[in-house]
Amino acid sequence: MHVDLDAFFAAVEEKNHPEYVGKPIIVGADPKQGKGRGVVSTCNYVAREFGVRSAMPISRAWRLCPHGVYLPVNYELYEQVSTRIMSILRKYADRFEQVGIDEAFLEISQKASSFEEAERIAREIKSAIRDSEGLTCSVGIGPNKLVAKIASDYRKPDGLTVVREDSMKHFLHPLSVEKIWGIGKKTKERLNSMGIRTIGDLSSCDVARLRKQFGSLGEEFHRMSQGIDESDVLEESPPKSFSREHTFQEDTSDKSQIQSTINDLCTDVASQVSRNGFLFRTVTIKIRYEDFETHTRSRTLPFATSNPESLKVTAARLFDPFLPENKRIRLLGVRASSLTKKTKQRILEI
DNA sequence: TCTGGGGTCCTAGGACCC
DNA sequence: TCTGGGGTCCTAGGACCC
Repeated sequence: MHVDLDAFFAAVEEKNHPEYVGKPIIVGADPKQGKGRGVVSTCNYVAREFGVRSAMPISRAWRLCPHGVYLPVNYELYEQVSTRIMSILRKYADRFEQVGIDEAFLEISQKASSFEEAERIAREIKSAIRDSEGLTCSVGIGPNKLVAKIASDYRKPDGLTVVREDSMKHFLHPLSVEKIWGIGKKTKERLNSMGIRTIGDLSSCDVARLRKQFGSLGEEFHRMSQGIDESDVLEESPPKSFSREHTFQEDTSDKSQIQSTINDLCTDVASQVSRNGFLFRTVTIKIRYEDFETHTRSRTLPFATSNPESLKVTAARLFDPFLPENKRIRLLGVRASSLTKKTKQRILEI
């Protein structure tokens, strides 16, 4: 089973502000009368009627819907609501896998002996979330994660879609290839140019042709187009990296602003690493110029540390050759990876 | 249209080791 | 003189997800 909370950020805001009900709500960057930088994080269904979508530039949303209610992202609040909902969902699952803040997979093969039983559980989950938080979700039930996820997306909001093994092909074949997890804008375009538009087209395509174009990923696409997915519902796995990045309100070449931003990013990342009890070895910096040209540079240290000074020194060295350009800078980022769990005692190697 | 922020995974090439 | 084969680690970029 896949459970997806409907327009989650916007729905939480709507719940907390009854005066917004019925109005278009757009959660994301500050629109600044159409001059704002950044994107729409989530919008409610009223806003969608105006053509507003997630990930759309906020300036475009402003043009489409100037009278909408624009709100900043209140991540702490959504996190609290999410935590409560996830603990409800967990109770219904043999195994549970949270995906992001607003989605989860539930392995329910033991708790439900049939698809009818699964559907009953889904209805119970939907009313539990409605009763406790006043929010709706869309649920998909299928023979595997792939099909369940596509099914939850099939009817929204407040949907419930059950796809049994015998109707899987019927369900999948007419859908756009983009519905398959891992096929985004670029891959969709490449597939379209090969004459492949629907999942049905993909399934009838020769595997060798897909292999030639996409390598082993092509074989995986072909398997998924048949509804084949062996992946397990996995409980939480440890993080692989911590990062922070910042896009300036206005592109800048001001040295002191750049320096203090790098410093702040490093301080934040180092404290995140420590707070979570990790040490890092690899430092990656990211820089994006005004023309959107983007570079990353990384360096792996011979030792693991959580010292913010080590991060700052390494990051400064990596940034150095990118700073004196005559181009202005749009974004700076810092990432720490190659993480190891900090142990109580570390052995000093001589 | 003018493009956030926090992540994961994959690929390809190169260095290096046995 | 013209160069194997297997493996690991590192780096840069890109696609994708929420």
